[in-house]
Amino acid sequence: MGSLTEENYIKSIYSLSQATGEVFVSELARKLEVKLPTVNSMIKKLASKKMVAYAPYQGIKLTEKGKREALGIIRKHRLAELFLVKVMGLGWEEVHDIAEQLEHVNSPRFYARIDELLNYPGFDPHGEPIPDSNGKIQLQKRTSLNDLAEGETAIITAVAEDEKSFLDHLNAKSLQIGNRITIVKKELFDCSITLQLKSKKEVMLTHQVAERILVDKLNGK
Amino acid sequence: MGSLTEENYIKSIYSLSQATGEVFVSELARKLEVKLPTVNSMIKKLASKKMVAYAPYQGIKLTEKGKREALGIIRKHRLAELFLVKVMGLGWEEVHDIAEQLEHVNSPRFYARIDELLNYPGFDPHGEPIPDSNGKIQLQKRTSLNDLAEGETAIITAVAEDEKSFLDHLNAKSLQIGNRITIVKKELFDCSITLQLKSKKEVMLTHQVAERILVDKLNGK
DNA sequence: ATATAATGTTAGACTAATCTAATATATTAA
DNA sequence: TTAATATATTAGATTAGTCTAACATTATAT
Ligand SMILES: [Mn+2]
Ligand SMILES: [Mn+2]
Ligand SMILES: [Mn+2]
Ligand SMILES: [Mn+2]
Repeated sequence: MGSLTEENYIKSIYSLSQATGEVFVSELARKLEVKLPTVNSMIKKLASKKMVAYAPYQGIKLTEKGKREALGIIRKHRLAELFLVKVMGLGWEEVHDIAEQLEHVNSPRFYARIDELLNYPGFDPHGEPIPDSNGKIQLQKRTSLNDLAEGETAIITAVAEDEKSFLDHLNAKSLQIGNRITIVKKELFDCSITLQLKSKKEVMLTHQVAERILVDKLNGK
Repeated sequence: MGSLTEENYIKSIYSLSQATGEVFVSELARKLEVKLPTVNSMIKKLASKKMVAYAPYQGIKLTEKGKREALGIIRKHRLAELFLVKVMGLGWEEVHDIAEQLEHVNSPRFYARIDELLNYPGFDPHGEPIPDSNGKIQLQKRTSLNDLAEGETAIITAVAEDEKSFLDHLNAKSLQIGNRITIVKKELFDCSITLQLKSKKEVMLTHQVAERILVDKLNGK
């Protein structure tokens, strides 16, 4: 286990690499809100610790060791979030910032107990998979709400964004993980989408919001 | 709120000052396991932040501001310990080290929720008082088990030591907070003490152990 | 009252994590 | 293919927190 700072770098490299496999110094600097030379020197350190593979002007890649470390931190983050919601009764919109701190707590006992109390959960309150103690994660299809056609029905399975303002927005629209929704209308002009909830209530979402809502199609399959 | 390091200094100054009011640089260095000059420079910083009052070669004294800060950290530590025992089902001997980390979590919401779930508790699993959100602590008499005479009966109300090895020892002797005990014998030679538990079982304790067990006399009053 | 011991301070160095300014490399666009 | 742009690296400085070695002050014990 490295320092808190090292852990945050590793975690960010992991999440940025999920799409592309490789991460650039500038991306990481943007994400961590530090300057390029700061990232440059930290990457050298992480490379010397064999957490990342790096050659100047090439991208950054986590080693197996680095990947294991990343998954361990992500596991703690997501277990913490679910615990905060399920056991402590906090809202899904307020747990991310607390989990950012709890993910650095070093206590196998603490996390084993959380895992046990939650009955070895597979997904966090935002629908993200929780790596098991070996770092294994359950794969899931991630279809965006925008990829549904008018008339299609689906279940909301995850959100691709942790930020409080985004989740507050979903709360205001009564959208939650597990909800069944049907596409009523897709606007050509601004790409906004209107849904119908199980309660028959209709809600309108911008493209930007719909994009971050992930669903499992029901009728299409 | 200062850094994690500053918080640990403030907390240690507070606990060392409980007896005497004033704390010496060397005491603090011993407690924090750092060298004298390290403490010296940190004290200067804390003085510049008005957390402590300090003049060279005099003792260190927390200011009101410093005291408030200390009580806030101690509150979080003790709430965390009780939460870990009562809600998460961990043993009183294993929670201190986790609380050392959780006490630095910055989230009023997290701690307000713990407080609420525990129904605004006054004491932690080791019998230490939990400061309320204004820093107010319930006073308690702290009579050592060694101060009882043969034949006297008392309730164990607290332990003056958080360390796992000590609490493991008490677990092995079936001693817990709330237990009613009676002094059966006090040895003159080695100052050891023999108690009888409610179960009629007798247990022998060394002076060193008995000293750290705090009780509330029943018959004497 | 002075020597000795205990305690505290200063000076200077080191590591981790950050920054700015200057420079280098790679990509893209004329 | 050269110029412009984007991206990355190096050099050198800064702050927090720590250290060792040398020196200073206070307390204690002849
Ligand atoms: Mn999160
Ligand atoms: Mn999440
Ligand atoms: Mn404790
Ligand atoms: Mn305690």
